[in-house]
Amino acid sequence: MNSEDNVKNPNSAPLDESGSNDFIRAIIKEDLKTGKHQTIRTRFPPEPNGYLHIGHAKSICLNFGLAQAFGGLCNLRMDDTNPVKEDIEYVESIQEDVRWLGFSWDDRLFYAADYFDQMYEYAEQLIKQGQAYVCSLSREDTKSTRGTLIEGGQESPYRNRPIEENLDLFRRMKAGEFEEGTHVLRAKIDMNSPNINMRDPAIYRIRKASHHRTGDKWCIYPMYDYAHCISDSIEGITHSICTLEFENHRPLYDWFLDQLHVKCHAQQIEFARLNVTYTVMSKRKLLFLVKEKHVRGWDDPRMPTISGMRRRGYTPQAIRNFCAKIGVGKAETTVDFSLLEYCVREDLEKISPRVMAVMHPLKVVIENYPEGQVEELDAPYHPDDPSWGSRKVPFSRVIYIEQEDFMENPPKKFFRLAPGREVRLRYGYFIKCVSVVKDPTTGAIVELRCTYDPSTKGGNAPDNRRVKSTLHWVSAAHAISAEARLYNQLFTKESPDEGKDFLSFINPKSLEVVTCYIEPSLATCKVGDRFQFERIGYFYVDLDSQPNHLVFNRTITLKDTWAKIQQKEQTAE
RNA sequence: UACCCGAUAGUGUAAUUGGUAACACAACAGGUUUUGGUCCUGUACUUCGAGGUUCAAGUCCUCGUCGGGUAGCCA
Repeated sequence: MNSEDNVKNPNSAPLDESGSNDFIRAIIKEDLKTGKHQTIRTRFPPEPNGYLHIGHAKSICLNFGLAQAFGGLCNLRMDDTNPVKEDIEYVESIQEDVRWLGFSWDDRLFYAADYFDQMYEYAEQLIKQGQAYVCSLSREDTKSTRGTLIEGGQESPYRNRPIEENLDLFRRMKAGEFEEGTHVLRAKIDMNSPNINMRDPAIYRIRKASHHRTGDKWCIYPMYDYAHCISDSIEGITHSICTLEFENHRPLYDWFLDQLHVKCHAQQIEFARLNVTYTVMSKRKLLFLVKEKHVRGWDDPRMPTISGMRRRGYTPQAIRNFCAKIGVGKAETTVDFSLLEYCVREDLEKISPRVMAVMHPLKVVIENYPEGQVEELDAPYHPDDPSWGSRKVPFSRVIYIEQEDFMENPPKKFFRLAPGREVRLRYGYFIKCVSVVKDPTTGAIVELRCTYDPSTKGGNAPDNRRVKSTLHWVSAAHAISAEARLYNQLFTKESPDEGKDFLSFINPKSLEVVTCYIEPSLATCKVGDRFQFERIGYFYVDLDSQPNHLVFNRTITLKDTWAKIQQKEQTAE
């Protein structure tokens, strides 16, 4: 749309300012431009039969984002037409997750179940129009007469039942006179259609199950294809956005609404669902991981669920940025997990105060530091922004550093501490390693003996001599011990969905629990706080934390150039 | 073997709708740095194939190739 159009039509909906220009936005822009719609209405319609995951986040950001961008509205709708699979637990978690992601449906929380009366009326209308009939074939016979992908089906012997008989039977289905599986209401379309969805699909089936919302009012429940288009129509949806597997269902979506002569008939638009490397996305597989206790629950930080990512410490902003970056298309694709990681780091980098903690402690005794002496060193919360303020960090004779920051026989590219080498302690002093203490039986390094240079307090040498690295540390006498949960990929294979047994690709090292030492300033931190532990990663205070037992989830590591160098050297050998 | 859909750097997505193929991530190289972080600079790598229309094709047409979806009384 050019500026001239804006001048001509100053009251048109605001233009999309998200910067993206995918095929769905193109359709909407065109619809607004041609006047097909004055405003748009979308909806996010999950079935409450599981927890939302990152793939749903894509759909949420799309539907709510579109509404925002074009000045329309987006509804939240529970697509709850199958009581045997659905549960109130999921209804609640879905709302929590959408809200947390940063989207608001105001008073527009809807349930397909709330439209059951209208749907029933419409069904009688179809029967009266001669476009639906009660079929009394068994499940098996229905299947065997449907035909195959390459051959048409056969018409049901019940297909030409008189309208009055259909009406009577359907009403008695509703009244609960028949057992499950004995009858079904079918649309009368075309048993020879090349599109199997059009071969007299079921509209209503008998389910003597109580529904989380309508209780025992109904014993017949509408099928998805029938319920979804009607729900959209009732809510005034203009663009009904769904995933690719519903493409073949679109003719049926349109057929129902055409036969029912409804006023509102949305355009169904399909987009490719999200896949991400090193994870699985199907609700069935996620449910399996939970049920078989491969993870601790739906909100286990290793899960790609929204609740899992939340608990891990991902931010809503990071997930929204990710969804904006991956775009929308019709090609089935798999996004690199590293893009998600990038978005998480990008946001966390901006909002996390820096503090110090040691995951795998190595004791260091500073021989020339006076016994009993303690200094409070000033340490800023952000290296480049003084407005974040600072805190005091105690320094004393015995400290802990990270085990991997010392090597007895360092390779050329190792810049950290080694025998005879001098390094800087962050915001502290320069120290030099003078000897290594080993366990006499195992030979393991248990302690380092170092000396410090008192003139380097704060981290600078008066003679301007340089060190090759800066280490994080905590004072042994002042550190608080805490639990750290170090997460890695749940799967070792880039595409765990490939092949039959995705469980065989579960990463046995997806969680490492350690007792770490954190600086004393962290004593007062609260559940939900975020920090960058310098040189390690971003951490999130888990809800398992107790006053005397803090638990930190490692949200994500910092980018680790050294690890990359090591890997390269190893593979080169 | 029926119908539907898709294919642009390694990955994902753009290209004023027929007019110089680009952005982000990843990779690689360098610079800055009291985080091997951040930040900055640079390098390498792209239109599935064959025809056709056109002054001009990633874009339009034809035929292929490859990939995905579809035979629930699931959604």
